[in-house]
Amino acid sequence: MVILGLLSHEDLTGYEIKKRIDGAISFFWKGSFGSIYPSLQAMEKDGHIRRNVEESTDNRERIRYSITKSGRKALNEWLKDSKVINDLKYETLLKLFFGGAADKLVSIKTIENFKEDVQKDLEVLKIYEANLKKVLNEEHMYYYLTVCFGIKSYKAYLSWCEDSLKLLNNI
Amino acid sequence: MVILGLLSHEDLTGYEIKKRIDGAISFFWKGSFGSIYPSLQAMEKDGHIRRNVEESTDNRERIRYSITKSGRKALNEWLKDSKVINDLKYETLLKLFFGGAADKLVSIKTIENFKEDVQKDLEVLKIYEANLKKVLNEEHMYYYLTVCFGIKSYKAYLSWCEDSLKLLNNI
DNA sequence: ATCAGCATGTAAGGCGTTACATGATTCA
DNA sequence: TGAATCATGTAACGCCTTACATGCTGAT
Repeated sequence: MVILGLLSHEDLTGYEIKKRIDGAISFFWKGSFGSIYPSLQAMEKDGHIRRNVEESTDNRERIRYSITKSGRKALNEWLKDSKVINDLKYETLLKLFFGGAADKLVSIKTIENFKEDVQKDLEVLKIYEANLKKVLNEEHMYYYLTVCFGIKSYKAYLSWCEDSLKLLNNI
Repeated sequence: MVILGLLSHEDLTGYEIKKRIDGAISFFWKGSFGSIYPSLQAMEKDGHIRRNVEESTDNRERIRYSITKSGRKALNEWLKDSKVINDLKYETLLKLFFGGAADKLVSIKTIENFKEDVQKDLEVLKIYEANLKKVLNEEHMYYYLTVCFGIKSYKAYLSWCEDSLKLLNNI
C-alpha cells in the first residue's frame, strides 16, 4: 500500500520508491529492496500497477511503474478501511522498564542515548517543516500533517527525557 | 529479553508472562504464546532460566521458570548495550500521508478513529500512573517512567489530533 | 582508477503471528 | 451445562530483512 500510495502521486522506479520511503515516511514506516521489487512484480500481476520500460539515453535498465485504475481503487478501499495497525516497538522503553536489574547509571545512559537520537531526528523534521510551510497548499497538507505528528511527539519525548533524567538523578 | 527481564523480578509461568506482557508493556512491546513457549524452551537449553515443575494441588500442569546467574548476566549485558531498535509502524500516519488520494472526509475519519483509540489508552495509563504514585519507590521507578512516557506522548498525539482536524476542516 | 551512487533482482533465513490441539477448573 | 479462564504447546504460514549477485555511470 505504501508503494501504491507513492505511485498515486507520480510514476516511479523501484529504486526511487526506496528513496521516497527512506525520506519522511521512514519515521513511521520502513521498506527494503527485498520487499519492494517482489511487491512490484506481484502488483503488476494483479493489475494494480503497470510497468513501463524506459528506453534509456544512458545504458541503464530502468523500469518505471504507474498506478492503474484498479490500483487506485485498491488504494482508496484501504484508505477508507478504519482497521489500522499502529505498532510501537521501543527497545529503549523495554530496557528502561527492566532498569532495576542494573545500575542506575545504565538507565541514565539509555535515556541520554535516546535523547540524542530524538534531537537529531527532530532537527531533520524541522527542516522538512520549514520547507513545507513555504509551499503549503492542499496537495502538501497531508505530508505536512505527518511531519507535525513527528515534531509534536519528538518534543514530548524530549520533555520526558528531561523529567526522567531529573527523577533518576535525585534518587 | 522481555522474558528474562520479567523473570528477574519474580518467578513466572509462560501463561503469567503473557499476562504481564499484555499489561503496561503492551504499549511498547508485544508477545504471543507462539513465541513465548518456544523462547522459554530455548533459554532453558541455554541455561539462562531454570524450569520448576510445580506439584499442583489442583490438577493443572504448571511450569514456573526462574532466572539463573547466566540469565542475569545476559540481561545485564543487553541492558548495557547501547544499540537499540526503536521502531514505529503507524498505519494511521501512512493513510494520512496518502490522504490526497481520497476525499478529505476519509482523512478526517482516520484521525478521529485514532483520537478515540488514544483517548482510551490514555485513560488506562492514567490509572496505572495513579496507582504507581501511591507506592513510588526506587523499585517501581522504572515502571513509572515508562508509564509517564506513554502519557506524555499520548497527550501530544491528542493535541496533534485537534490541530490536524482544525486544519483539515478549514481547507 | 576507484568509489559512491544508480538500478534490478534473488535466496536464505529469522522472527513472530494465527490457528489449531488439548484438557483442566471455576463460576454463573 | 456452558462459557470463560487457566495452562501448555505445535505447525503453517507470511512477511520482511540481510546478504548476495550483477553491472552501469559520474565524479574525484
